[in-house]
Amino acid sequence: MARSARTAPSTATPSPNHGAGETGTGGLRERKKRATRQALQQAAVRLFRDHGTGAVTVDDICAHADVSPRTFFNYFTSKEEVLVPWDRETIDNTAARVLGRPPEEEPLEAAEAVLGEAIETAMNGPTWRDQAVVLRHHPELIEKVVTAFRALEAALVEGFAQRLGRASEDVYVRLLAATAITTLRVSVQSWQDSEAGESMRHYLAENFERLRRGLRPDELG
Amino acid sequence: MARSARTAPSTATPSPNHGAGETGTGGLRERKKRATRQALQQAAVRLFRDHGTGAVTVDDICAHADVSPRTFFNYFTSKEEVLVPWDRETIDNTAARVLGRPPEEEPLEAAEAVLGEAIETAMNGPTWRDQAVVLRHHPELIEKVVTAFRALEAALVEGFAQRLGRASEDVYVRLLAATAITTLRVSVQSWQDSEAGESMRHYLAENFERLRRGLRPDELG
DNA sequence: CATTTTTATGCAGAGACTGCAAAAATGCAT
DNA sequence: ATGCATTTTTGCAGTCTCTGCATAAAAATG
Repeated sequence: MARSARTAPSTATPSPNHGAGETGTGGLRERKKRATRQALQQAAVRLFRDHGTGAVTVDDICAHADVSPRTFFNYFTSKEEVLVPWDRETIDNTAARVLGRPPEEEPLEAAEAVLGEAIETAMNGPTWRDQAVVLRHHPELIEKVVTAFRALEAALVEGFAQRLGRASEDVYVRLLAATAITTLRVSVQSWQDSEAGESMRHYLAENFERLRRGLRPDELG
Repeated sequence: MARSARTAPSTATPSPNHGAGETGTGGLRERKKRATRQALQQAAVRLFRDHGTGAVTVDDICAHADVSPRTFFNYFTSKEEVLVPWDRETIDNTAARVLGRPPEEEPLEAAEAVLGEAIETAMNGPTWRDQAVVLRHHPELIEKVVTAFRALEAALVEGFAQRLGRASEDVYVRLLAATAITTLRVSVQSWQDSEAGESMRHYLAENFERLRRGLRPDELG
């Protein structure tokens, strides 16, 4: 008798690939949930890519995924959420990963490492390529996706607050987490615009280095 | 025969206070537009503050502002946009202000100065106090407002690209602008949480100083 | 196979937002 | 003042997102 919704799946985001690609884990139920979620995501991303985003309705997505329109909202809280490249699992792990970094690491280095892992996990997802295309063709959508970044930011705050022995409301902790997430966003954006000439990690490393140097100009490219 | 909307006001955001508080500038039309906009904003912010945001409909707002519901969307593109503390005028000026800063200033200093001006202008607006209350009681709304920050960010990118003689797509320029905006957001948030114990500029200065120091811990409070 | 728990679905409805065209208000020149 | 042009307001119809609720379908369990 949990106080949560009676209708929604108990775990809207089954872990598709936490440690490795454990595709066939869990019972039938879990497998079907993963399948449904992925079907919705793939249908949505493909439709977005082909027809633009405004032109695609939730009903369209569900039709292509062979799922009831009502069910869509059991998996995603909004139409655009299908574009979020990570799930609750990843986010929940983030705080722990921050704690797990070597103690001698500077905060920015730890942040870079953790976010680097997160984004690489996302890039290994089955829909990343199309997602990237969609976001490149429809930059307005980045706004919507950024909301999801906020959840990651909160996780970072949690992790660094503990790691540094400070409160979650600590200004430095907040600034650190927010800046790190912003750096991730800028890196992803630049990487996308550059037609994948350099690796994602390259941009990430370069930008974190800029942060370490106090954002002074002309130090790097 | 401009190709723009036939229905919307030509200038949805008349400049309420560009240089000084020029309340009575322009013809009757301009004055009425300002009045309508402000009426909507005040009604909305007050209702949000008293009843929460989800409980207030656009129709409610319009009823209190004595304006047709349809008209609301001539002034704001979404229900939450009434909470944005600056108008198009401010944003358009931003790029120019970046160019206007003394040439010897470091980028971060210029950014701090420009954003400091922007936020102070916003704080002088008639609805700032209530807006702050609303955002404190309903942190979810910060998400929606952040979208507006993105417009400021774009303006910063423009300004710094020119100031530094780089392209708008330059990675450093992007990172600089994005980080500056993020710092503004964190500063505002911390300032709000602290029940106005310190001045806004204090938080802003402190956080920009942290950036200059490469976000190393323990350097400041 | 009966029971319990979880998920999928259908239905109705609230509410945000848009396009369109008529009406009202304002600006302007005579 | 009066007539004409421009801009803003409004009403209306309609689309679409998203939610609550009740029920059917599915699957885990014993």
